[in-house]
Amino acid sequence: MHPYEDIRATILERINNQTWPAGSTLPHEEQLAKEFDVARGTIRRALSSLVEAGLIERRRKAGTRVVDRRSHMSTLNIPIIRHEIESSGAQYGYKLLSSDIHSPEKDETGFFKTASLKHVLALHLKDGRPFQLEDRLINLTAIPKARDESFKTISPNEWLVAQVPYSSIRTYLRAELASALDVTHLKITTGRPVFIVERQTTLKTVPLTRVRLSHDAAQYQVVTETADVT
Amino acid sequence: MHPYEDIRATILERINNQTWPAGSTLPHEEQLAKEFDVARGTIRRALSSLVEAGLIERRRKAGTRVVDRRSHMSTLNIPIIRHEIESSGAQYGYKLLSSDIHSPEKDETGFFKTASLKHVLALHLKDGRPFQLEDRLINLTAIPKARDESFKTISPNEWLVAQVPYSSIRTYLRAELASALDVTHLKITTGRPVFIVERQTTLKTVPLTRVRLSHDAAQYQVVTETADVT
DNA sequence: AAGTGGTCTAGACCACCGC
DNA sequence: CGGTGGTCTAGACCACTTG
Repeated sequence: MHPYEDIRATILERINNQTWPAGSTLPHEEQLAKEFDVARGTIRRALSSLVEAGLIERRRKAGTRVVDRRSHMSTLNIPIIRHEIESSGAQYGYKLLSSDIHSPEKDETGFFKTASLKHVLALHLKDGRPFQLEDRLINLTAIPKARDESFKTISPNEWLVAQVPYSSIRTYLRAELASALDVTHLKITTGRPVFIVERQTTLKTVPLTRVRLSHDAAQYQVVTETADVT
Repeated sequence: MHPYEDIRATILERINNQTWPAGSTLPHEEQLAKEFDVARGTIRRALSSLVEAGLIERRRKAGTRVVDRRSHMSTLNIPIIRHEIESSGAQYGYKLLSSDIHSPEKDETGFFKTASLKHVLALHLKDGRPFQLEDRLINLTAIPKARDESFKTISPNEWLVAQVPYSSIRTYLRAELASALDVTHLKITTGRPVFIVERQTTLKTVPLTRVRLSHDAAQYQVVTETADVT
């Protein structure tokens, strides 16, 4: 239908059938424009789409090369837990466990260099049963509003997403044995695995918040899909 | 420097400082073009960038709206394990454990509907120690070449990535207790957690391969970062 | 130095979809 | 129906980076 989609499909086909094998160089934009009889901008549109998909790389003067596919890129989406639970048709519940103000020494990972921190522990429930334990530190220097928020009715996660702009988030995903806190609050037995999502949120080099979200491994997994390039 | 970057930054600023709060509608492209005194195409470039970043949504006639940020999107990149190990400066090792041809009944998840399958079990080592256990099923109907490949010197993972084009990959990340196979081959003790990466690879609705990659949780985690929108 | 991709313009027409 | 974003053109100039 749209020229650039056909062109992208054709180029993809040539990559897949080894007409342009991994590592090889594609013709210039102008050559492609002539071949497909379209404007250069239309070729750029198609190639940009393939760059996003991670299939080709482009550098000035060097040209356009087919990437040697060595890894699988996909888009990871970790929603606010309330939305995830509600969209599954289950009932969401929330309980604040504790909330205190600490000095920086509480931050063992060195993410916060110097700041007064708020430490919040909260539980998210699915159909009345514990589902996610949220263990969070908030930089009060950067987010002073958080000092006066009790988090009794809204979770820190949701409050922060609504209130605070961020510029980058680093996420760690890992497996652990349930900690004492996990066992107590997630109501699982000692020796069970938990799935951990840890996030560090930053606004232009200023650390805003760090959170450890733990889940019973039997009830939680993360799913992600590559964009279907066709 | 480049107009579209400045424009994107300005718009981002207005979103962050609530000039255009979540849910509100931005001016049309032509209005913005007039305000910033650039061509409409330049405005489109800036807005497209924000769409990719997940900050705004656009629909014909409805206009451009600020997204109510309810989740964090990031790009997940799971490399071939050999490259990951080698780039960390460690030495990579590989060992084939078993390779057989099975009937479909081996596929308990129903990913492969009907096909003759090759089942391969292999171990990836880091500095001589077990690091990743690869448990893979390959659709021989779709990838007949795999029937004659012994996988004695190259891992199925790497062979497939080099040989087979795919169109989509679904990835599951989860925590489990080590299975008997995990305990035996990863040389961990019973009752330890493992981190599982499971992938289902498809070419235009045809299932190609499914793999379960297990790792000692103490040695493996996944890291991902959002694109830094500034 | 020169060739390549990157940005921008000023226009045209189209397609979707909300009113 | 009409207003919005989506696509496309034919040009121009620029900036990077490799040989």
